[in-house]
Amino acid sequence: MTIKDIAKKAGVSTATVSYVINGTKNVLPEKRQRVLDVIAKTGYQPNQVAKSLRTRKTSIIGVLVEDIMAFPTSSIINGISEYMEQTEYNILLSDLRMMDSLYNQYDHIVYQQDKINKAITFLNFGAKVDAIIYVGMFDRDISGVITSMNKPIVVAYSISRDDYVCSVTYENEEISTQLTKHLIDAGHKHIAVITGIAHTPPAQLRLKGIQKAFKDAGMILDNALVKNGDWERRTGYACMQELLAQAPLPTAVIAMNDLMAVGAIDAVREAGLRVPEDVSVIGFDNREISEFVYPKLTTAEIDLKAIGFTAAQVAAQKLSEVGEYAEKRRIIIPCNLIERDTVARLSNT
Amino acid sequence: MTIKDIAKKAGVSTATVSYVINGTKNVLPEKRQRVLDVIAKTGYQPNQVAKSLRTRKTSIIGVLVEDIMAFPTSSIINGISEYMEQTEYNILLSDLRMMDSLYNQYDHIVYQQDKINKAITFLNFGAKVDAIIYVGMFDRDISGVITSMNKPIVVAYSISRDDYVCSVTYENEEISTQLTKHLIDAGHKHIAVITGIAHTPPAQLRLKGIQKAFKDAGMILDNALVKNGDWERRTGYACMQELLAQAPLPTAVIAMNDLMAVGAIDAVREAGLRVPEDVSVIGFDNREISEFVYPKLTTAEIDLKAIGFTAAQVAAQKLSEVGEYAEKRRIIIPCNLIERDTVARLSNT
DNA sequence: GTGAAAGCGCTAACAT
DNA sequence: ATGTTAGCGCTTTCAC
Repeated sequence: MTIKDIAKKAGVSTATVSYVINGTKNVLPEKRQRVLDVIAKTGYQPNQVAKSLRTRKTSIIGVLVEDIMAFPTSSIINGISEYMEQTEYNILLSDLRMMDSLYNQYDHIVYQQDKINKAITFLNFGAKVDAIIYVGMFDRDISGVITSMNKPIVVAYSISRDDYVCSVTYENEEISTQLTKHLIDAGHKHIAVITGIAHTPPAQLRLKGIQKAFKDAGMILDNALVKNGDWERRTGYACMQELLAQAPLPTAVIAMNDLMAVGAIDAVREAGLRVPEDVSVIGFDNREISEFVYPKLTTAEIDLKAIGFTAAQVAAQKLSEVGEYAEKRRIIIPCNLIERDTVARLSNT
Repeated sequence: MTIKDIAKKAGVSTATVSYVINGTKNVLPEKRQRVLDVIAKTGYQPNQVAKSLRTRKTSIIGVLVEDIMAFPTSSIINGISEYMEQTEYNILLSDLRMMDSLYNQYDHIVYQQDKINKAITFLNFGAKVDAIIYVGMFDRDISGVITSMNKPIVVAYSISRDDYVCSVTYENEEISTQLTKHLIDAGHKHIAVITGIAHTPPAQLRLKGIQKAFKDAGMILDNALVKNGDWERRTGYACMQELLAQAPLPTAVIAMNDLMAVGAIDAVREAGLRVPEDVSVIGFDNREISEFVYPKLTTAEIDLKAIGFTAAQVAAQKLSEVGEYAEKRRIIIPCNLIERDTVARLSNT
């Protein structure tokens, strides 16, 4: 079933069929209807590959993910796909499967450069995708990782300073201030912090945000109360143990992610204390676990779906060259405080 | 950069270039090398869309997922994508986004029929994918849901009895027997069961497997000890409360999934009892939560990655018409018992 | 062993 | 307003 068949059945030329399908030219209503009827009756679907060859546009977006098993990836794809549903784009999914080799080496992405180059070259020149969305697995700087391209490329969940890419990330600093303020407002004075790997951007930004809240409240963050973790549950546990061994005991602890927060809760429980009655805990990420854990974790939600949706929107707008994001180089999605059950209000303030 | 440019630079015809790229005909070693050199130097990538139009094969597999946010989906895609990496296939991802409308209506898939038809028709006739992998979000029977096709179609994580599709699912019955036997071997005599929605295939199969273990051990499953849940955490909690209110108290409970198992643990804890000392608990699915919960949940792992990998393999073999799966209609991946910390060995046996 | 050329299904310039 | 037709980049038949 090709456009030729439709043309014959409708008694018109292939050009006319093409015109009615694409709305590219005016066609007499009567002919138009005849074509439409034949299409409906036959269930004809234009061959996209022929169309792509001719128009040099495939209507497909290459989605290159660092690892589909990484926690942010599926939600981001979900957002991309929701946007795609409203448009005519499709997703060609390519998975770099970086998890094994990158595990806990948050800045050694360079070792994968070859694989990335190959994937991008294929998407670009082989598959001829119209644009590429690169989905990072950590919030980090990947400048230089993506080679220059003649097509829109947007990176989601990581940032790149290369001038040919647009980054869609989330906001770290303000939300950290807000998290801290939430604790301060609840009457907490001795607030500890369990950081992620200290030199990484999110750890630095979040710390900055936390410090701002202290400053705003005329308080000062005691260095003895900040412990360096590595984003993993185990170090949340270890840091909390250290904290528990010191005086004065913090009444609240901000872990820079949910995993470490859960580890911290484990340590509190093991010490015979209770969350939140004895120690309040706040996490970050709003991972699935944060709602499953007991008590349910108060945390910051990263709106991953919005990151994906926006990234897709940006790609589409760069393609059409219209829209609020068409010229943007950097978009930052705000986070939300999710209040659950791990923060206690201190009565004796 | 097209095949013409390469031909010109190498001083041969486009046919020859095509022959060396695809290995379709013998080419004089000297010419062959010349072509290869030019390709390497220019970084030429054949235009897949032109190739597809000509050969009527796109080398892309349409992966149609019911919902990428559903718990099995990303792991299954991970498996598919791992297989794809070894071959020359690519993934066109299409998300039906069924979660909202299907939530907890485990057998109302029919309402989505229109969307499914559209997606399949597009993949088939529009995008011209070589094969389709349909990834279900629940383990259920979707016979009739997928329209007849002239291309290989394999469904992963659901089963279809339609003779033009191949299903790749996991094993429910034997593993349930094994889970139960694990408890019996540990000395448990009063074993309760919290089922999923009773009329669903996995609930029935798992119950059958559980009963077999009882029979094998010369024991009998007390009907008063089987409570019907609905797969959600909340009913695991409710069922456990009922169980806790009866005599004799079960020493162990098998929940038909991890979510309900976690709910059951909540109820046990709330009743002032301990897991596993007072009540042992076993789940099913090996979801992320099962390792995060305290104590870590003993459960059955569904090898989702293997399901995806196998589904991709099946699709590829149907395409090439060779391989062990080329003629198969049904493939069942075994599950594994994951021993963690929620089963106690009873000393007084 | 190699090349000329037809043709995959579509779009769009051009002619009418 | 509509039809004719060239051509997108590739593969492959057919002739040499």
